[in-house]
Amino acid sequence: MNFHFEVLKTDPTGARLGRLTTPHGVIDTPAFMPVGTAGTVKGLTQQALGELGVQILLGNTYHLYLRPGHERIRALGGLHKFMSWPGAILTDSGGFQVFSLADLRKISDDGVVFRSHLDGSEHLLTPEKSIEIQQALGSDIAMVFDECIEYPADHARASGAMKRTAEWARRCKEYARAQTASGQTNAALSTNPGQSIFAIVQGGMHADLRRESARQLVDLNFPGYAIGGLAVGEPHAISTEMAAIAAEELPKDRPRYVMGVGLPEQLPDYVRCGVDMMDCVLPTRNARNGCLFTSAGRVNIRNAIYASDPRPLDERCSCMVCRTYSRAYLRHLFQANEILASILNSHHNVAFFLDTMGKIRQAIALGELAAFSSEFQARIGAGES
RNA sequence: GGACGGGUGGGUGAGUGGCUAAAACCAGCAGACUGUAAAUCUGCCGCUCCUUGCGGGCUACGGAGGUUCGAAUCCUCCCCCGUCCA
Repeated sequence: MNFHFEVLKTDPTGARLGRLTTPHGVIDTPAFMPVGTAGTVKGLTQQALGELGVQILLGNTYHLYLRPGHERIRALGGLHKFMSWPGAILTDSGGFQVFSLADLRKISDDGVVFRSHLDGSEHLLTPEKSIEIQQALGSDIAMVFDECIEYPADHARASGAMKRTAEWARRCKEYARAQTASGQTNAALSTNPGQSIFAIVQGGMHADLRRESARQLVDLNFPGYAIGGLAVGEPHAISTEMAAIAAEELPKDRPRYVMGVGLPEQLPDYVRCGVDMMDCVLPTRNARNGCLFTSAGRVNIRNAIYASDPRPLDERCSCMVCRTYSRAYLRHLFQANEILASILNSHHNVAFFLDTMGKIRQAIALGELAAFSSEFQARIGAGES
């Protein structure tokens, strides 16, 4: 299977129903991608991910490069084989670590010098190095190395990062092209010859820069485009505004991916911007911190009111956790610091995000996305459980 | 019967004259978490009053007295607990 994207339906809101084909399977879009930074979606086995219907998940260049090392993963046949995951994988480039490890790095036009968060050692990540690592990992979709900036960032700063991101995107694409043309066998370069590379729109919260960024990247002709640098502290309305502006500039026949979003109630908003893919650590991280997403809003399972509550976590959820366990039990596990708390909470939260995306797809198919969104968001926003 | 050691807020446990409503940790209560340096982080955690403030009052370091301007801290007696010796 080679990379292929097909828009099956576009509804009046701009939302798209689609189908993304990768070397490791077909992905129904709009899709939610659980984050598995270090070769694991924390708290969930690959078998569980499969049973939950996960079609694509994320891995991280920076983390896997540091540990266990991309050459080791290459030698073991690539990330799919290494982690025994038959589905699709998208790898982030390390660009987000430019943002999240701000205290541990130095940026130049060449690339970024990181001090490892594991042992303090220095490492240079460049666009070329990032692609080299992602080729070794053999993800189905690699991301260009980008500069993700903080919020707020003034026009000059956002512009600088946007230009650097465009230049780095060009270098990523050129590196991959040169590798392919080099005559070396594919296996020596990449554990996944069918890998595609997506570019990343930046530009901070400045509409003109978002448009300019998108146009620059479209000129470079990538098979898919991400919109990055969102959900970094700005109001949600600004976030969707930026996503919509960028999406307008992107080709209709290529997948659009908003990186790092979002809350369940925010997902329909991005979809209505014409976004096809999203990822977020919220379901797994919050699960480990006792914050559970339900059809009636967020539940902090630590709260004393659940101590004797025999009801399932979410009466409208049909996941294994909600079919099997009570709130009282989930609270007990969390309070007792039991490993199973993280496992069950993660299972439910990921199931809830996937289920939400499934409902969104169904609503698009039925032409009812607007109605679904307002009902869904009102119910979740009520926060009653 | 004797010799030591010890009794501190829900727990463990610092503190040996004022900066102490009393460290720290745990437990408890609540909040946060958006391309994962996160099974993490933050706040509260004696009672009470109000014009909610680096605010007032009360109670508190086994018990009762005492010394002192001032005591969880020093003295006396008593009550418990532990170890050892008879």
